[in-house]
Amino acid sequence: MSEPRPKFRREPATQRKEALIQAALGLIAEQGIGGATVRAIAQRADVTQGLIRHYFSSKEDLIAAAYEYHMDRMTELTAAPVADPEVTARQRLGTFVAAGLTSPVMDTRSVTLWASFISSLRYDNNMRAMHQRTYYNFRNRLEVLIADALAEAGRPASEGELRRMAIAGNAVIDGLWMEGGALPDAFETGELARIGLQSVGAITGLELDRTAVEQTDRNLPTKEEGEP
Amino acid sequence: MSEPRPKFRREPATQRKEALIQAALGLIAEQGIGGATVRAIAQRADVTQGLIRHYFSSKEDLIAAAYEYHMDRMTELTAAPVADPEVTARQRLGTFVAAGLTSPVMDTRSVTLWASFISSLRYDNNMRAMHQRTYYNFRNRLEVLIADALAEAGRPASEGELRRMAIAGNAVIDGLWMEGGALPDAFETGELARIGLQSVGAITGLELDRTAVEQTDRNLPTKEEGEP
DNA sequence: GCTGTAATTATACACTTGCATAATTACTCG
DNA sequence: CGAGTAATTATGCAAGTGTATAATTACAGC
Repeated sequence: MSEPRPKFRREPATQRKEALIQAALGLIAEQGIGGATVRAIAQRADVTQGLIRHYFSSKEDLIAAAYEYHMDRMTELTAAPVADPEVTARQRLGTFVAAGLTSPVMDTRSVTLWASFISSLRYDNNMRAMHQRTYYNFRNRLEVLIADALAEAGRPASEGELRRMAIAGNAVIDGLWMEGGALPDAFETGELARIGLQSVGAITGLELDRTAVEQTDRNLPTKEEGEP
Repeated sequence: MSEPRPKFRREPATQRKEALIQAALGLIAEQGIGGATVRAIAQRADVTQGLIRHYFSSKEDLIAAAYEYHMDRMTELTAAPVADPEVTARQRLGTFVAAGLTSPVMDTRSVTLWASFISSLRYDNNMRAMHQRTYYNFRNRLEVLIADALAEAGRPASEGELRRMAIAGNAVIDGLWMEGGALPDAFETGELARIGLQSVGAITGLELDRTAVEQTDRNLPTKEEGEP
């Protein structure tokens, strides 16, 4: 009668793993960590639940992999626009700051995801180790950019000063990123990126305002709203 | 024979509610949102699970109440040391910043709790409304302090500038607070408070360094560790 | 084409979840 | 002291949880 259509397809391991990770991330973002049940993840990845255990030793394992995936992708997205070596060190720093405070890095989904993972730091050593890694990865990149920009301006900074500036700059970016993701309607388009540039500028003593906003200011939803 | 010892005690409603909230907060902090089951909460509050439904219309309701409780208590703890009107506006600002970056406001438990709640912003309107309220509550307090300090220094700022400074200052505090709570061993005692003062100082153009650290520098665990 | 093997599905299980409902019990007020 | 009432406990339930195990089935290599 009808040709015997295969009931399922065998996919390469990396592809299946990624599909499962994406499904988990989507569910966590939309419904919180509690929404990411094995059955829901499997359904969203178009697969039966048994397969999860075939690729990950446990559900916890899958969640950890998803966290790593998400965080690495975010630092990568922030750092990518900085690749161009033709450009001033000051401009590279500005681009980095602005990229971290603009879509797609700064959005509700990313912030929600990140918060879900942070909340497990207290009781999950694996997650804590991963957080530490991704945190230093981001901060060290920022520190290098600051060091270069300061050297370029003829005012090289000491190790301690660099550390302090990197910690503070990272905090501003993180804080603004969170606020923008948590309350997307509370700020005008590009406002947080501008504030980020001014603030990191003030902290480092560099003029960053007019370096990079224009390049990354597009593709944010156009919303403005006064606060109560 | 033995005197008939009562099998339970009737407690005032507010007390029982608070006990349940505390139990929920403890569980969320220690085991994440998933650890806060009705049974676990009840057990921790020395009560049977039915009582939860007697005081809260649902578990979700209790969790929301716990969030409100926690956030209000944290802003209160940050704002309390500022009450003294004898003191310079600049000093009050410094005290505020330092208090938010010192124990007990800045600690792993608080950060973990906060993250658990933030992660539900995407799908829970109630939580989102509450987050908005607590966010503006904190930021507006900061804005007033900045405005006063600037006026005192003879450099009053425009509405727009104040808004920007408050957003940025709030971001620094939040960002440092988070980092300190997430990786408590990565910073020296008082380091983050110092960085916070310098940063908010740089953002507002005020000298805050030597204003308030000494007063709030105590009671942090003494740990230092270099980063990888 | 056949076959071995690993990917995938199917099924089952023991346990936990939030909530509803009924049965107790402590305390208040007369 | 005796009853009424609301706080509290006790019990039950249907649905959902993660995981283990067995049964299928697609596909690569001969």
